[in-house]
Amino acid sequence: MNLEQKIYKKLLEVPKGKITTYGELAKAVGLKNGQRVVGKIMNKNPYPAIIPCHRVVMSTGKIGGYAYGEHIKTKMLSDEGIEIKNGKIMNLENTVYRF
DNA sequence: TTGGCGGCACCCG
DNA sequence: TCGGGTGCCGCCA
Repeated sequence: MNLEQKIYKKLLEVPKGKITTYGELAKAVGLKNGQRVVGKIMNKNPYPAIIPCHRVVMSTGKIGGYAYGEHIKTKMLSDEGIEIKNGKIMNLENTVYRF
């Protein structure tokens, strides 16, 4: 199974209303410092319709980037009940999903 | 607080 | 086949 497949599968474990970080997701698939790899994979996302790549944020709580625009990502997250202010997740520790 | 560079899989030439 | 560039980050100075 490809690394990207693993990443997508892991990401699908994140339930609606929860999020994860690039670093955590990277470690979840066996990468120590694979944050950028995850970002790249997300950007190349071949299944944007079924992969909730908007549920992945930076470890600092900032939204991070998004292939279709950061504001779209922000909106989708807020639609799932995640509180965002000034482009940052409010209760990150309470919202992040642990694998 | 802000900036810069490190680290890694994948794509392209 | 091989080398270098790229990318939705993260940590340290």
